[in-house]
Parts: sequence; structure tokens; C-alpha cells
Amino acid sequence: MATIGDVAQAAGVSRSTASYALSGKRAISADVRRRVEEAVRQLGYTPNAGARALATSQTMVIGLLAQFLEDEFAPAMLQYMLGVSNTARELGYDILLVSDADGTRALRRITDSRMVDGIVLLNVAERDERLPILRSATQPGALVGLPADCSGVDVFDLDFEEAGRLMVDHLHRLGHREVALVSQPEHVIERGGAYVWRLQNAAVEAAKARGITLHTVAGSSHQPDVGHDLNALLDAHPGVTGLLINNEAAAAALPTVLHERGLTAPEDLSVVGRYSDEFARTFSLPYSSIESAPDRLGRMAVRQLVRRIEGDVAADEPHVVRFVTPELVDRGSTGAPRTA
Amino acid sequence: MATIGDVAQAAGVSRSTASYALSGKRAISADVRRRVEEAVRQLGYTPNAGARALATSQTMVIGLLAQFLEDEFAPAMLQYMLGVSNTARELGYDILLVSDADGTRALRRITDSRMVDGIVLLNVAERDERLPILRSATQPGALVGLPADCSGVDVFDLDFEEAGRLMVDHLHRLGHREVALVSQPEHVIERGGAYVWRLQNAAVEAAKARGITLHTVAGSSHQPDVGHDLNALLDAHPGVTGLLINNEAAAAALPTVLHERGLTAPEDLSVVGRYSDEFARTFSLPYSSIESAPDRLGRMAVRQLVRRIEGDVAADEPHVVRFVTPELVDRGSTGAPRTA
DNA sequence: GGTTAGAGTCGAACCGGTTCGCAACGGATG
DNA sequence: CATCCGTTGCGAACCGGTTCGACTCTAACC
Repeated sequence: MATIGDVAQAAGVSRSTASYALSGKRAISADVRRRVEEAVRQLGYTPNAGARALATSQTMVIGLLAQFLEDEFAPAMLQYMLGVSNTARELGYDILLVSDADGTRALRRITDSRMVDGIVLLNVAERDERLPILRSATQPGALVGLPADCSGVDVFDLDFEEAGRLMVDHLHRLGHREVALVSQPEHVIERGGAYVWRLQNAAVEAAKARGITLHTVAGSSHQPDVGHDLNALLDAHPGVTGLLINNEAAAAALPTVLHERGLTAPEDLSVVGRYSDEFARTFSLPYSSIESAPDRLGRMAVRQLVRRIEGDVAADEPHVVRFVTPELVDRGSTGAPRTA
Repeated sequence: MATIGDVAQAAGVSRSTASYALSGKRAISADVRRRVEEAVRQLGYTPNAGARALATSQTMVIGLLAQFLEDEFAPAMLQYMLGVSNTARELGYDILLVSDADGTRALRRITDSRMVDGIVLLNVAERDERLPILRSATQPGALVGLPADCSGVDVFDLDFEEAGRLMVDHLHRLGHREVALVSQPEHVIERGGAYVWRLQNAAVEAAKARGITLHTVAGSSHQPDVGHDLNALLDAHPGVTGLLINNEAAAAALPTVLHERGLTAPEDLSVVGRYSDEFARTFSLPYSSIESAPDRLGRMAVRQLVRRIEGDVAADEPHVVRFVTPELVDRGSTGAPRTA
């Protein structure tokens, strides 16, 4: 492979001149610049990433830590990853993908060895073990998901409280008085998936304020268990006229369950989910849903991260905690309750 | 951050001695080794990846090129990615994820700049534009998917011909005489997704040899279109007693379609798919299927790639083209045809 | 007792970029 | 004509590792 020395020689200038001609950081005569560029083309020169990283202490790589946990619905994760990856590329960065089960060790490895200029953490838990390590790293970090302690990092998440209220209010306004919320399995909550109870608590509050009955159940994250959970729920509470689904697997399983029970939405049952539009299209889910906007969150996280990396933001500028306002995408699965 | 110079100074030795003490590439007295290791611990030293890459011309990073194409079922891709990522990590490599729409430019960028020691290409097309670039790169490459020209790279894929025969034979043996095969959309084939017609052609041949009727149709890769495709198929060929599904989206849509038509498998219709067990569990698909083994293919590709990177294989050792023998996972969705 | 082998350490060079300080040059200015 | 300044290019140092050759010292061998 050609080095910048080869380019310099071919252009008849020194290495430093060649470097300046390419970076434009000092004035270079038009003639020399042309000769250097010609040499680059001739030799097919591409800078060596390692050497450049060593000299500039910038790798132009962002670390992406994605956890694929046992009881989580993997396809949902993919969309966050793509949002991050595509945005990073637009801004000139590559992605180092870390899917290690042991996220803490992996995080320490890639930050200490300076393989990356910054870190994006996905699927952040209430008390995430990776967070202390990220704070002690010299690279900035951006999170998708809300931890208990947001200090030292930029945080982006859906406003799950508002989502919970929105779901309840929507059905209340249509006249529903007894509804049920299907959440994630206990495991997810115990592990620290705070978003589950953030939505749930807000929904419970809103239901109380509106004076309507809200049953909450944990749904499995896997088929076919989650189908059984849904059936059990409908058996136990025959008075329920509305369903709130904060669980991708449950949403994916619902069409079959309803069909088997001979129910249709919104005639027999109103349904509101919480998942992305992309998800809805992939699985052809006909339910109105709160848009979870994974690509948008990934994009916001990377944008802010790159601002910090490139010093566009003062080092002492406070870190942001930004919530995306949930929006209800109407797919016609809600209506007035069936009059008993 | 501490450098190896700091470590050497703290241990009272030269930089080279510190380096040898850590790498073990030369004999070092037990005393010195202990002092160096102590200094490493004390200072929290981690080698700088860029510097090491520059010195050794090894980055310990593998480039993973995944294409997310418009009319493809994204969740299926995720499993290949995880197979590759996890295996790479086990072997000490990190993954540079490239999801660029423009795979050719991205590939050139990461190989020329020596960011990676090797490349894994997913979703390889019959005439893949990325291949010439990969061949001209100095790093070795491994493919998941079979191109027309396999020279210069190691290739791993499911034996789709055998899969096609297996599906047909299985139903033939049970007594079926009129079956239908649902493939991918035209786009996928035109773009070069060779595996679609590899399976299809073999199925057609096998059907002819067995003297049974085989209808082939292209199914959409998105909901709800693919549901319509399935319904149209069943309407057009009421005599069909068996269904072969080489299309993830179609498989995911089938339970609903069958339910709506009041059909059950295997009583009314025998069904054989082609997807991974993980996929079946995620979507609770109750159909017997040819295991597509994405994690296994990813694993094989990385294993061989690392062997080449590390020179465990002679440079002139011929490249391999290895097919995974398809296996039918029996989920009880096939049986003797309904006697008309 | 001299030679030799091997163990253990160091200094210096190298990987391929970037960047700082300096100097040569030419034109404008007083 | 001397001075000053901006433009343009060069040489050298540096980033943080690895590795080669040479040197010293000790133990073993003939």
C-alpha cells in the first residue's frame, strides 16, 4: 500500500507538504496541490487509519453497545442499531458493534484501548453496570434509555410516562371504563427495564384520575407463552373493552389470539400498542400505536455524541436528558366500547 | 492514559523490556516480569489500539458488511449478524459494522485504510458488486451466500438445492401430489438473490422426477401484501395439499391466513418452511421447517476467516466453498394429504 | 582456563501519519 | 535600498507501540 511518503515523493515534495496539501490546514500553492492530488490518484493512496488515529488521537469510530438479553424481543433492537449506524455514517463515523454478553468488560476494553471516540449505549437499565465505567472513560457517551443517574452522559428516551397517560386518555375519551395493560415479563423489570413501570405507573395514575378500572398484567416476551397470557387475561376480565400493549411480542401475538376468540378490533375490543411504525409494517399489525421512534432516538443520540466528540459543545455544558414526545398513530383499532 | 513508557519507568526497565515482559516473546526474568505486571495494574495500563495496529499491522477487527435492502425481511438478517459478532469476539476480534447502502464504497474505505484484518460479507448476490473490490483487497474475505464466481474468497451457504429436494421429497413421501412453493419477490431474484431460484429449480426438478405437480409463486416480502399473495395462491389452486415456504414474511403471515380460511395444518394442509429455529420460536411458527442455521453459517465464516488472517492456512491453500446440509425440523405440520 | 551457549536487558529503528518551528522567497512599503 | 510581511515549503519531532541487533553476565563444557 502507498504511504504518504510515496505520494510526497511522486509529487516531488516533502511528507509534511503532502499532508498539508491534503488536509488544507496550511496554504499550499495550486500547482503543488494539483501534483499531490494527481499522485494520490495515481498510487491509489488511502491514509492508514491506525497511523492517523495515533497521530490525531481520533479514530472516527463510535462504539455501539447492544445487549441481546434472553427475554427480550430481538427484532425491536435492530431498528435502534440501524438508526445509530446510519446516522454515524452520515457524520463520517464508523460503528464498532459490541454485542458481548458481558457489556462492562467490553466497554472497558474499547474505551481504554482508544478504539473509539465515543460510545452509544442501547437498552439502558435503571441501574446499568456499564454506566460507572462509561463515566470514568475519557470518551463521551450517549444513552438510549433512562437510568436512575444521568450524570456525565447525554440521555435520550421516549417519554414513557406521557405514553402511558396518552394511551389511557385516548380510550377514556372514547368511553371505555375497564381496560387492561399488558407489560413486559417480570424479568425485564427486575433487570432494570425502567421504561416498563414508567409507562405502567403513569397509566395507573391516569386511570385513577379518570375513574376507570385498569388491570395490569405481565406478558411473556416469547411465543407461544405470551399468547396464553393474553387469553388468560381476556378470560379473567370479561368486562375489559380496551387493551394497552407495551410488549412487542404480545402485539405480534395478538392478531392470532383475537382471531381464535372470534374478536375483531375495534368492534369487540379497542387496542393501542407501543411500537414503531416500521415494526407495525413488518408484522402487519393493524393496531393504533404509540410510535416508539427507535431510529429517531438513535439519530438524536449520535448527533449529540458527535457534537461532544468534535468539541462543538463546551466541555462544561450540562448534559442533556431529552424525551421524545410520544405520538399516537391511528390505525383504526379503537372506537367506542361495545355496549354490554 | 498510561503508555508503555510509563509502565517501563515505574518498573525501572526499558520500554522494550516492558513490551517483551507483556508479550512473552522473549525470555524475561521472573522478577522483572512481576514488577512490570505490578506497574500495569498500578497505572491501569491498556495498550493503545492505534499504535499497536500501526506497529503490527493487525487491528484485531473484522469488518461485517450487512445490507438492509428495501424488500427484505430485516429480522432474519439480525441472526447472521449475531452469529458473526459472537464468534468473532470469542476469537479475540471486534466487529466493525457497515450497514451502508453503498456497500462498495464502504468496503473500499475500510480495507484501504486498514481498519480491519478481514471481511465478512452477508447477503451475497449472484453477481455481487462488492466482490471485485474484496478480491483486490489485501485482507481475506469470507462470504455467507453463494455468488457466481467464488474465486479468492471462502464461501459458506446452506445447500439450497438439497433443501428444495428435501421439501418436495418429504411431502411426496407422505402422499402429496399437488403442492405449491412460495418464493421471494421478483426483486430479490433480479437483484441476484441466487438462493431463491437455487431452491426453486431443485424443487421443480424433484417434483418432475417424482411426477407431482408443483406450482411456484413469488410472495411479497412485506405484510400485508404477502397475505394477499397466499390467499390468491390458495384460491387459484384448490387442489393443493402441501405448501413450501421459502420466504420469511410469508411464513410469519401464514398462521393468520390459514386461520381466516378455517384451515389447520396438517389436517387440511401440510406446510414446510425454510427458516431458523430461532425465527420459529420468536414468531411461534408451528410449521416443520428446513433449518437455515444463520448462526452456524456466521460462525463458520468467521472461523475460516480468522484462520486465514492468522496464517494458519497456507496462502496458496485453495479457498473453500462449503454447503451446510439442510435438516428438516419436524414440528408436526405435515401429514398425509386430505383425501379429496 | 578459555570458549561457548543461552538468558536477560537495552537502545534504536520503524510503522505512517500530523504538526510545530523555521527559513527562503518575493513583493510591497517607507 | 533596507525592512517587513505573507506565502510556501521543509525538516524534525511526536503519537505509542513492536522488534531487531548488540551487549553483558553467568553457567556449562571441553
